[in-house]
Amino acid sequence: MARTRAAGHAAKDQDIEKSPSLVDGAYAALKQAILDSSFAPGYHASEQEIALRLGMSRTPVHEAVIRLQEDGLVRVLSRRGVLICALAPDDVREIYDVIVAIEGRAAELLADQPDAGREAVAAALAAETEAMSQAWRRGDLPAWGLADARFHKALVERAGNGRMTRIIQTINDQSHRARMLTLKLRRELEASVEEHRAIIAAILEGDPAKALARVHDHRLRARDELLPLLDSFGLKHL
Amino acid sequence: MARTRAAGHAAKDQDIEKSPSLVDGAYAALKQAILDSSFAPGYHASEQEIALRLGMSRTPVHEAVIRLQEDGLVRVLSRRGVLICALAPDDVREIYDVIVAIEGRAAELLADQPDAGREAVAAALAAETEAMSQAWRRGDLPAWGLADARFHKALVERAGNGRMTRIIQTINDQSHRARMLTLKLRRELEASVEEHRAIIAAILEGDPAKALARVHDHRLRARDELLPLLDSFGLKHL
DNA sequence: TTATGCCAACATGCATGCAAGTTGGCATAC
DNA sequence: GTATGCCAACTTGCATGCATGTTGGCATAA
Repeated sequence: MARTRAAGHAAKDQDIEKSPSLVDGAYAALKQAILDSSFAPGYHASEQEIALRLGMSRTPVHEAVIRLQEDGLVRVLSRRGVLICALAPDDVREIYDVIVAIEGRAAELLADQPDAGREAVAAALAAETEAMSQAWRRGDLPAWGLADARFHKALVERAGNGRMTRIIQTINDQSHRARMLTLKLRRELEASVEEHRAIIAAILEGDPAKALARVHDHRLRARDELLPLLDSFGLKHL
Repeated sequence: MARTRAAGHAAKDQDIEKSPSLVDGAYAALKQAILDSSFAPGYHASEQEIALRLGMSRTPVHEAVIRLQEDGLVRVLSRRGVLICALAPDDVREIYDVIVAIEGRAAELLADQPDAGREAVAAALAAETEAMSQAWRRGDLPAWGLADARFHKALVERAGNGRMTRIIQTINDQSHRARMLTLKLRRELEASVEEHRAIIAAILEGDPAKALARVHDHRLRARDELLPLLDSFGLKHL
């Protein structure tokens, strides 16, 4: 998903379609497997074995693994196989700071647009927030999680900064398992909806400082609820 | 330079030393060549040729190029060679937003420490700022640039977030050429020193919001001076 | 029982060969 | 002179072989 295109470059130049390569396939398959815990963290795999399982030779697997390492999802131990990365509480702290930084700046940028732009953004974000609210009333946790993800994705993407989008994407992949795990444990779904509305309001008002502050509040509260939860679970890593 | 270690993971786990591989060598050499413009942007190289020049086979070069692509420094055109990425004004805009986001959050974190930590950070930052001031008085532009780089590097590194450090490092690599070019054109060196002092003061006061604001001011002013400069040079890319 | 050391199995690093896609230029037709 | 089409040269994608580093277990000795 969206990982087909190359890295840099602010769009614009003609998108040369990349024919699907085995490397891309391996990258996607491995990432998927890691995200849905088919490869549990701490698992010690070998490129040979992965290659066999995916029906290709070691080369494309090796290259895919390099990319996954760059993404922080695995670690290549020279001549000792690849290790699926676990997430320590300290990683979660780091990840939240990155999110706060990037989403905060995105919110500032969004609140700094002309009226028409702000209204369009606010409408899009409000739609996702409404979906969250409804999912909450239905008690539909997965739907709530998806709508929440869409809200935050839109928040960053609408800022129109490809690098920020990419950073958030990478960070989201890293923290995917944590989100899945904690979705079931969270009590503050209602608070999230309210905070989202506050963010939207600040954007609509065209008040960058307030938008930034509301994003900070939202993410830091969520983090401060999440970390003790992980601790109480005795999870030193996940 | 600090690119030897793997990606993720908040330090802590024992550092298994990686024996230097040809891939690492190729990565470092290529990056260096790109940063100092031995490979000019837009240059169309072939892996074969690079391999020959570095005295190794295509394989390690290919893998190094993958990493450079992940860093946004080159683009691999399938079966048509590798393209050294240029920087468009829009890229510069994106880059500054990322810097503002990350450095801003770093400054907040620094200002949120207990007294001792803040004072240590402030002292370190003040030392670099003093070096800038002296370099300015001597008219020593390169020294000014190095001290400025050290200031901003310390600002982020002292926040103790490996992911933020890595993001800034990547972004710095991407914008290296722009910095080198514009160092000669800048007039506002004195203003930078003053703004650095304001950032330090806010951190020392323990006022996160103010520290964030001062970083914003500093970077956005610099950006707004830089962009017209690039435009007036008629540089559509560099 | 415990400690030591050797070794076979195994993992990746790297080189190289072959397959397939892309390009630029030359020959040809008009 | 201009347009068309074909082909040779070139480039990467991928498979595979060999070299080398790592490991866990078994045999051996204390």
